[in-house]
Amino acid sequence: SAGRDSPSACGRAGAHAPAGRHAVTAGARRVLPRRFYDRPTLLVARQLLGKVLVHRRGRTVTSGVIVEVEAYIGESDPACHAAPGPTRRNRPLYGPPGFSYVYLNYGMHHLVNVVTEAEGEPAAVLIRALEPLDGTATMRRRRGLEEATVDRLCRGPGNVTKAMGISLTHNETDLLGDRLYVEDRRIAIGRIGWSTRIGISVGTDRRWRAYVVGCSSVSGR
DNA sequence: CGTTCGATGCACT
DNA sequence: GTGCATCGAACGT
Repeated sequence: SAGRDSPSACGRAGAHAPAGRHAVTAGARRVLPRRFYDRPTLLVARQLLGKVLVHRRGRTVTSGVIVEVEAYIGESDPACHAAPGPTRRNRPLYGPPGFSYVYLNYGMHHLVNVVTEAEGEPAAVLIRALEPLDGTATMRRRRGLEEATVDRLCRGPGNVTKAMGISLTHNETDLLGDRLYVEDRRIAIGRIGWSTRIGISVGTDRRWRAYVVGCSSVSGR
């Protein structure tokens, strides 16, 4: 049984954290420090699995365990938005670590990244899937999925932002603030797998997608 | 099961 | 004007 101090996501059978429990308790909030992001991107990507992404809008809190990510690293990575060099859109990638990079994709989906590595080194980790924790009722309303199972709410990067209420207004947000951040928690997760990144036509030689094996919240079967 | 395809906005060349 | 770090419905086996 998963107690309050030993939550688990996609780990062992029957060890799911109860929905609706408050992930943020007054005075006990621990946010990942700047130095967490100021490291090699693949390491950050790997260690983000099992951490908790939180968005607060007024008193409405939505959160979920990160279970799938992708790394985009430098101008030499053809799939990274920094590949053409600095532009208006990719400016956050060149900024300091621990900030968000949100952009509009295919004209209708917002995708959220966390910027990594030192300022001037363009790199980020895309959040592709969460196992919902708090605010699942809010997520259902935002997704328009009142009947669906919880593991569908934040499956896929476009669905993550829709369920979490993240949009372009969250671009270049300091993740060490109190609006959008990643909690420094150690949620028990299953084995970690690595694969090529999804939905790109270049840079497919790099296996820079990390995910929790067997987790039903992970996209792209 | 599988694959295809339309929606939809805008940064970039 | 072109091309997306997508999603889900609609088709074909």
